[in-house]
Amino acid sequence: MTEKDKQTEDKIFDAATEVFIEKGMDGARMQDIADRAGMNKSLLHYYYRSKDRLFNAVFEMIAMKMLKKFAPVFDANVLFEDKIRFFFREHISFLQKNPRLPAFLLNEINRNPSRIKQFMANIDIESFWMILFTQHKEELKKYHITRENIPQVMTILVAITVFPFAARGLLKEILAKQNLKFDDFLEDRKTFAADFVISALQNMHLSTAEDESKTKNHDEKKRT
Amino acid sequence: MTEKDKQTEDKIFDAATEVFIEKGMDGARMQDIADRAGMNKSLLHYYYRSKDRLFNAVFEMIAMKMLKKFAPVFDANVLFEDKIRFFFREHISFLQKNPRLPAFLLNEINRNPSRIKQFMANIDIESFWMILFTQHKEELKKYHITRENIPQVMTILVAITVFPFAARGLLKEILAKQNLKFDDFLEDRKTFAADFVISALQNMHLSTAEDESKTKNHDEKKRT
DNA sequence: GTCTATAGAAGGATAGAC
DNA sequence: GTCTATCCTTCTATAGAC
Repeated sequence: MTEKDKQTEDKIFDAATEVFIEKGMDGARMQDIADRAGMNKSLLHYYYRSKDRLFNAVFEMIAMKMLKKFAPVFDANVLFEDKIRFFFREHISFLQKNPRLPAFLLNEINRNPSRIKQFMANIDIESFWMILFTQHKEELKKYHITRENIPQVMTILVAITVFPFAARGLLKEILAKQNLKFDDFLEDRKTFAADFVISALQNMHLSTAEDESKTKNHDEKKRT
Repeated sequence: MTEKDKQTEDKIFDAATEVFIEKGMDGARMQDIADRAGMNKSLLHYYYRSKDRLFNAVFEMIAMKMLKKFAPVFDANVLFEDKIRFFFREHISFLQKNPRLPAFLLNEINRNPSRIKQFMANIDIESFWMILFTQHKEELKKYHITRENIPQVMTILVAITVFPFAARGLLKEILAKQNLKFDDFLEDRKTFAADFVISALQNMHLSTAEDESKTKNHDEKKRT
């Protein structure tokens, strides 16, 4: 009965997803997964052969889920600035529903870099840049976004949304000391982050130009 | 011989630090640590009683090391803007020398939040804000930094420096596809990040005011 | 203080009955 | 396809000799 097969296999997969996210590959126990799925340990091996294969299945699903959440942001035919607002709103909302994904992924990637290597092999970053540059040629010029600094900019965008989740335990603690709630912080962040980034991009030329003349006792500029 | 004691204990501690950072608490093996320290496994227990205690010693040292790197940034008596530049330069330089610390700390904090709770118990965030607000009263007003948004701003600063290291494995892979080197990326980031943040802070009022009038088809504003 | 030897428990994996 | 029983390895931890 393929029907029943699928049911059991899915139950295992779901339970494994929960346990792996919670404890990581090294911390997770096959027994924990079996318990959570409400079945015998040996069934996990029957369906997935080994802990490693089961983990890989879970990891790949989660990595794909995250990746897919990034893509549609840059599909819609709207102003670049609106895309930025859209990105922060949608991505933080997604992570609010899946708060442990960032920490899980980052940890497992660092623990075993080869996993991400084979995953990234299928992903075409270059064409992503190309689409962006053709769709928003004029706007990107206005914002001083170039082929050279786009990794810096993109890494800032992702860092701003992902880091609070990766550092969730720590940040919660710090906020609590100020009588602030993590969830309120995130709600604020959806608009604050967008305003912050747009402001930076719109005025970076001002900042650096202004800086040159304004700071006299400022000898930290790059000496070439 | 207390001299010899200290020597052995330190050797264990150093080896444990390396192994724990590399493999994490769950992935690390006492045998690995003993091997790296060049001694017998039972000596680890003689000096540290258990794996858990050994890990706690290492964790606390590393957490303290990170924390201490944040503090002096806000000590010097210079312009707030220069502090931001100083922060990015110094902090990224520190992490270049210790690239695995962020991932290690973030992972272990999420894996066992109680650890950071007891660590944070001794840290006085409130007085840190107070010092900042008295030292830079006028500047903070100019930059529109308030008691309300300072967690947002600080989290952006830290995210920008820490995230690339937490996501090192992934970022290296992405950069490699563009024929870019992680280390060059970091060198650029020291100044780029500072320019970016200063630009954002200087002009956030512009961005949001401008935004109101400029975007007509922009119905995503917070509806209250 | 350092080593050898080993206890004791836990975990991944498989064989075999149903 | 699912369960019980068990193998085999690995790991933390300790006992005891030197």
